[in-house]
Amino acid sequence: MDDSTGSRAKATAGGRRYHHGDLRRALLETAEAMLREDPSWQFTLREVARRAGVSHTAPYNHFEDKAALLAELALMGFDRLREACLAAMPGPGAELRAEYLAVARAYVSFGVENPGLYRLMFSQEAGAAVHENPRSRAAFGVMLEMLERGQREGLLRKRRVRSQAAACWAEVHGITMLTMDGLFRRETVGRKALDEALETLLEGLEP
Amino acid sequence: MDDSTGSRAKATAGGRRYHHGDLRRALLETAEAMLREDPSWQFTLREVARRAGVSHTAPYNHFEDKAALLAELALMGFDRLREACLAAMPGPGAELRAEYLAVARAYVSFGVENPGLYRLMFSQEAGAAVHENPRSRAAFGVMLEMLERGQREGLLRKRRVRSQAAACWAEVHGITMLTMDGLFRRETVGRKALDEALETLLEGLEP
DNA sequence: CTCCAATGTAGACAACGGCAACATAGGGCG
DNA sequence: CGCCCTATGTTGCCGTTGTCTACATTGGAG
Repeated sequence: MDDSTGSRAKATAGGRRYHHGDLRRALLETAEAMLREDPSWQFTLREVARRAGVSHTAPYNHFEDKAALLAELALMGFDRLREACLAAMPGPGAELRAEYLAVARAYVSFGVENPGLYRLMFSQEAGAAVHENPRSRAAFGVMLEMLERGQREGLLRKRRVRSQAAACWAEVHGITMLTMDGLFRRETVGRKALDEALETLLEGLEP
Repeated sequence: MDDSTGSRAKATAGGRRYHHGDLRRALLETAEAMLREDPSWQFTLREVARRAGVSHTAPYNHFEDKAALLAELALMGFDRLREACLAAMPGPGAELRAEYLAVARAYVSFGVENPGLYRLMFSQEAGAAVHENPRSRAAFGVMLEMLERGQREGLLRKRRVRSQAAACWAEVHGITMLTMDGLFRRETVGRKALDEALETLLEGLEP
C-alpha cells in the first residue's frame, strides 16, 4: 500500500522511486484516513509520515508546520462540506422549505460521518487563519445564499438576512457538535429530534 | 503567590512547607488561569506544575492522568456555566420570553468570556466521560426546565419539549462557538445579530 | 553531460507524558 | 516520648514528539 496508493504520480512508470511523486497529497490523504479511522486520534506528524512511508522530516518539504498541514486538512474539509451541501440541494424549482431541510440534513450528516475532520475544522489547532479563509466562508455561503433568495422572494420574515443565516448556521453547527458529543442521541432527546429542531427554527424564519 | 494563594491549607501556620496543603485545587486554578490568559494555549501538565511551584510529577498524586485534570477542569466549567445561567434568570414572575433571552445571553457571554475553558468543555481531550457526567447535563437542565415550564403554561407551541430544548441548546452552543471562532463578529454579521438570531428561534418556539 | 533546485534521509535537541525509586512530613500507635 | 506508616513531593529516567541542521538522491534545464 505504499506506492500503489495514488499511482497518479507525475514521473515515468519506473519501479520504487526515491522521490514520492505527490507526497503532499499523500500526506493529506493519509492524515484524513487516520482521522476517519480514529476520530479521537491525537494528531502526530511523525505517525502520518510513517504511514505514508517516508521519513519523519519529509513533510517539512511540503508544509511549513504541523499546524500548516492541519490547516490545509481543515480547508479541504470545508470544501467537501460545501460540496455535500450543494449536492443535497434539490432542483431549482423546489420549495425553500424542502431546500432548507435538505441542506441542513446534509450538513449535519457530513459532521456526523466525519467527526474527526469536522472537529478539526473548528478546532483551535487549525488556527484562526482557517476561519478567515474564503474556502471556509464559502461553505456557509451555501446557506446564506439560500436564505437571501428566500427573502428576495418574500418567503422569509423581513429581517436582516445575515442574522437569519447566522441563526441557521449556528443551529446546524450546534446540532452537529452536540450529536458528535453524544448529547443529541435518539434515546436522550427523542427520535425525530433533529428534524423537529430544524423545523422549529424554520418556523421562526417564516413569516 | 506560592503559599499565600489559598491559605486554606489544613496544616498549622508554619512557614514554607514541604507539603503543599491543597495542591489539587491549586493545580486546577492554575490551569484555568493559564487557559484564561492564553485561550489557544496547548495544555501541558508540566507547565501547570511549574507555575504551581511543584515538581512535574506532583500532579500525579492528585490526578490519574493529564486527561483526568482536563476532565475535572471541564466539569468545573460546566458548574460555572450553570451558575451563570441561573444567576441571569430574572425573578419568578418574569415572562418566558425575557427569561429565555436572559439565559441565552448569559450562556453565550460565558463562552465568549472564557473561550479557552469553553472550548475545553466540549473538546475531545476532555473525554466522553465529561459529557455523560451529571454535572455537565445539569448545565443544560437550566434551559430544559425553562422550556418545560413554558410548555406547561401553554406559552410554547405543542411539540416535544426535548426537541425544543435541543434546538435552543444547539442554537446557543452554535452561536457561542461561531463567535469564539470569529465568524460571528459584528462587522461580518450585523450589530444585533445575536439578539436577532435568538429571537428568530424564539418565534419558532412560540405558538 | 553537468549542475542545481527540489525533494527525501539521518541525526540531534529540547520538551512532553508517564513510570520508578527515593525523600519528607505528620499523624496514629506502642 | 519515639516509631512507623501512609500521603505527598522530588529526582531521574524512558520513549515519543515537533522541529532544526547537515547530508543524500533525484530529475530536469542549460
